[in-house]
Amino acid sequence: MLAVAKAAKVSIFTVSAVVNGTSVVSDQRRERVEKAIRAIGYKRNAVARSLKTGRTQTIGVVIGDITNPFYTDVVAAIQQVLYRAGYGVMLCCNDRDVTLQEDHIAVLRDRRVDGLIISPTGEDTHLRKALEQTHLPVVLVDRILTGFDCDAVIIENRSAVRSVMRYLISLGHRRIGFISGLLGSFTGRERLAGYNDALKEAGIAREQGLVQLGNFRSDEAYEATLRLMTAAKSPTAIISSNNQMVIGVMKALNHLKLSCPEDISVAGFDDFPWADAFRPQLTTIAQPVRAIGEQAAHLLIERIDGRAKGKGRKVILAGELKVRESCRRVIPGATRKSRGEAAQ
Amino acid sequence: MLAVAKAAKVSIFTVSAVVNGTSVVSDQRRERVEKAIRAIGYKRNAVARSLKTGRTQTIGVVIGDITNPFYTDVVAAIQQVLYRAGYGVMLCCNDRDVTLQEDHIAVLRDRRVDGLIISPTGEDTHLRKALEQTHLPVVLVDRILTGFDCDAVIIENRSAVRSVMRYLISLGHRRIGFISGLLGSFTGRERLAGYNDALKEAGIAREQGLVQLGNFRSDEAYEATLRLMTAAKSPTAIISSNNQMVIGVMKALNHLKLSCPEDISVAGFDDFPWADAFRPQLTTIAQPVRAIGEQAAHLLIERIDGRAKGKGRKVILAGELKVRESCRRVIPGATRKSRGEAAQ
DNA sequence: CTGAAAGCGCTTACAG
DNA sequence: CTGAAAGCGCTTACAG
Repeated sequence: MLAVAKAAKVSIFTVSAVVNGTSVVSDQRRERVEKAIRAIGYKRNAVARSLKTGRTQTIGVVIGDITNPFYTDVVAAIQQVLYRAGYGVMLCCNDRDVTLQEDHIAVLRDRRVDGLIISPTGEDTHLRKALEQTHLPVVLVDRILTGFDCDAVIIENRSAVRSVMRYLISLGHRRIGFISGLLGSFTGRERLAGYNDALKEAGIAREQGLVQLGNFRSDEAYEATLRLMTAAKSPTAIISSNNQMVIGVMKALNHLKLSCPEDISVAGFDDFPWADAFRPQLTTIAQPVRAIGEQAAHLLIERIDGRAKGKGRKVILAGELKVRESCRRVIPGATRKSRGEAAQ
Repeated sequence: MLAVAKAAKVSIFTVSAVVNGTSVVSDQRRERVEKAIRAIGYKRNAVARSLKTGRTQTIGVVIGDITNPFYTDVVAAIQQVLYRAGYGVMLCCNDRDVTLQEDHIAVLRDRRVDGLIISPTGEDTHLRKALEQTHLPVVLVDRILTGFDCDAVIIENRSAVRSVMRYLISLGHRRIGFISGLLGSFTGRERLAGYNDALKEAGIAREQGLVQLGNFRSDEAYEATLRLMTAAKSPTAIISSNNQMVIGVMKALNHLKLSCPEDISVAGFDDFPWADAFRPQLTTIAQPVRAIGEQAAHLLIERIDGRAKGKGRKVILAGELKVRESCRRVIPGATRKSRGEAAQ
């Protein structure tokens, strides 16, 4: 800027005025400045600007796993809105590692991002402290944090699972296996609660063995499915608590030479582009991923702009059951079509 | 920092020294400083630091589509390496829009990122200029740029496609449909070239109608497959030039009530987690996504550190054919199993 | 081991 | 419409 000012024989103020359009500049001076800018190849320095203005025009986005279509769909929507509003995105993935998550929050805070959108991992207490220390506007995605008041956009996990459950029950299923997510997580607990709700509602007794602990990843779901399907009394249907675990379920089924939906019905949580291209076309609960991302971005921008003040706002969105072909009708009371396992 | 210095009754230099460990500080003063830091809740300001040092410790990563598992797998690997080396990542997605891509490059340059990793979209000339103007170390992923010397990591697209082609030909296929990517792109052209290479090598005549122009997206591939399979002489196998187009292929096949591999063989490019969980388990060319990302990150870091100087280094990785179950053996010369379409 | 001071490249009242 | 100058929060020779 100084160099430009000298070359154009104007003050540094004038250069700033033409670069940013913050002040009226006479045509001749403007032209001199523009020529100097081209000649020198001057490019504004956003770092210096940030130091002065106290704003970086960047938002920190913290997610569990960039490899999971749920997150990437949400992030895509977030970025679109944010970019249009003049923000950049620093993306941090923590692989559901709590320590890494806190690292990232600290780094983002040091870098003076203008706000945080986070889909949190792990226990509330720790995270709450980390978030409080940033003194940054934050919007939570996918879950809320007890004792921490801020904007959030979540979905109705409980009723979503209830709706798949009702669907399966309406197809005659009574023994429904459930592969949970991490029960330390909000979504993990809520989804399991929805399962239990539906059982109660239908007057079906809970059965220990039918609920298998998963970790939202494919490998555990694989093992869980094996356990489920080799047990003495196996289920006629399985619900997976997220998209990645469905992979494990299907692989385990392949391994056992069980086919879906003939031998076993499967329903998932989260939709993804491949879900209705291959077989079986997966019946699943689609989360409104675009809306989640857009809302999160809007909430944050309004906070930063000061258009929104006071108490945290909660946006609660609904999942949508996509009935495809991975669940079949079954005669209530019948056990799974035998495959020579009757001896068990 | 000033506040801390005053509270601890030391100079600002001393505070800097204990925060960064850049200089030895006597124990008592160190303790005074640390106490003051806690009391005040001081957090270092990375923006100010960057202005002074001229380094932001952030890398710009520019990709086409965050929704595509190929990119996300690569980005995941990039981030892991970069994070360990103390860098953050500003991720920019352009949806294969050239203008947006240039916008992003400009923004990243203004923000003074220390380097750029980009998987480029569009024509060379424009992009080359945009990149040159940044005066930043850049590493290209997925393609090279004529006339622009820099580090790059690419894969052998041509021989990769040749290997699927050989495989299909060995299964007896002679009429092989090819759904290309954008021919304006390096990978699009190379993959098509591999197809033609293999045809020539096997002494099979090229046939216009068997090559369909795609755009790397699912929708075009859907249409292309429809055209391919409703033509008078339809192929016995289809190759898709990337992962997303396979979705379109499978959907079109579903629509036509054609099943794979019984009625038609399908092979893809890019592997993804769902490819071997659902049916048909997809035969595809897996790109070494982790290696691509890791190498790209390493190349860039070495450049920034000054450990690497001079001419751009090219890392060329090989794709790997994953034979699964979506291609079947066929009697050479036979046309596709008729489905009452003989009248055509 | 420690401090005073310059300077990174901007923005922005203040004064003209 | 224009400029001189302070200051954002750091780092880092330089001097002691």
